[in-house]
Amino acid sequence: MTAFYAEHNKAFVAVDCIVFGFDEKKLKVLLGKRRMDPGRGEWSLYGGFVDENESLDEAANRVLNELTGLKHLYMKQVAAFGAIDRDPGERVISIAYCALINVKDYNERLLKEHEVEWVEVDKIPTLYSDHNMMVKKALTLLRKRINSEPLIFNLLPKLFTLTQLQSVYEAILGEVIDKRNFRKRIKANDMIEKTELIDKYSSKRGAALYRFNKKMYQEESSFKL
Amino acid sequence: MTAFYAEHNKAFVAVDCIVFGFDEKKLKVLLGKRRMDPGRGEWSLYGGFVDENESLDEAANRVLNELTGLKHLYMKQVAAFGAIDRDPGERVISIAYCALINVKDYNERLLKEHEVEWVEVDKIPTLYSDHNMMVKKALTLLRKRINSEPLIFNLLPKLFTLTQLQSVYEAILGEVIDKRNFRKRIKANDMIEKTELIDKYSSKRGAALYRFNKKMYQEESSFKL
DNA sequence: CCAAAAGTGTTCCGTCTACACCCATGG
DNA sequence: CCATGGGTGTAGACGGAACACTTTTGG
Repeated sequence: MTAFYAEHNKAFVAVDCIVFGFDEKKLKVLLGKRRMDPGRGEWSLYGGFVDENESLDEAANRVLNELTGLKHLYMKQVAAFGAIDRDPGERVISIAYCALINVKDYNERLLKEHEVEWVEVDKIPTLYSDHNMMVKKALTLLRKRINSEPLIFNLLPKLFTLTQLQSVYEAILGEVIDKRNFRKRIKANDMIEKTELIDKYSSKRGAALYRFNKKMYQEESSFKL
Repeated sequence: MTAFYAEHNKAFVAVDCIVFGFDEKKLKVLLGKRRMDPGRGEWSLYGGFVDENESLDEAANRVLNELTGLKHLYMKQVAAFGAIDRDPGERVISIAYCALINVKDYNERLLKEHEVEWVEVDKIPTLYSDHNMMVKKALTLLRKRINSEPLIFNLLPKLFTLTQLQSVYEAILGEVIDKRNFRKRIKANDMIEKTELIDKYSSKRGAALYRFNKKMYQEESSFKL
């Protein structure tokens, strides 16, 4: 079915990470300037090569951990990119991975060390190679999945107010939605539980804190926002 | 951001094709027995290595053309597979591609030459390596997209009856649906046009033939079944 | 006392679903 | 003349969208 190995060429295989975070009511992506050739100085996603003793997913996890200091992040493969000249130096196939993190969890020292910063999704500059396409595709996927997968909670602390949840939702979709309708939908979802705790930072009156019941999701395994 | 090339390993990069067709009221996949080691004799998808002078998409198109003799097929990337030992011989990263073809268009001689055959999607045997995962993922994608992308027409001739269209739809989703409701939805879709032609093969009375207006889709670029 | 965010229901409209019978024709 | 697949409408249920005012309290 497939021809023999020896007749064929090998290529470098890399992963590139689109790391989304939510802060100041905006959806943001981690971007940095390349510190190596080719493309030194250009804005770029953070990535790395896939090692011989790790799978693609493991490589993406390792690279994300290097970058953020965090483990067990929400992470999904976006797509493989393999245009012939996507890397000007060598033939490199890159697998794009999308990750969602709670900005408050990040290790600020590591971000400085890696010279990356949070950039609002609608202020993304021209990026190295095909990285703009990667971000675009990741964002499209995110928008498609937000209503049927509980991914939104990865962008928030464990306890959150409904106003925060709605802000994230609006930031991802890029449109404002009705508060009463949104809350009606939340109430219809068993997995989003009201706690007895009150958040006093965001308002004078105080807002109820909610949490996502992950165990209930693992049992039901269907989610609807 | 990324380390230097020389410190890293290269891998073989391949494409594997999940080719769907529709025949005898069933959704089918092209499968064959591997004619090479490792895995000789095991059921497998058809695939090939990515050459140094072609992109991933080009490689998938070339491999599909080798297999079917057809060009410009509907084709979408499914995902990249990169478990360490997914190929027992060498480190091989494989990008799975899903294609949809009209079974009547195929070149039967080529299929025999490649020793592949059409297998019903719910009778798929255990396949080589991670190929069962590839098929499963492709099928999941197909089901998700069928209502928002005009992909179903790729499984039918240019002219088709509504009963045929409904059969394909049911075969993909794996459930029977109501004829009147289905036809109501079709009528609500401008891009599916009734022609003056009558098909006399499928029934004594004869059934109106319809076609999909591709140009209208390219202008509107939103599709709803 | 007032600014700022939290919280709360109802009505309307369009969409989806369930459901059964007549039609045309070739053999 | 009858078996086979083609073709058609309506009523009820349901879900999504629009819409505005009251509450609480820190400063």
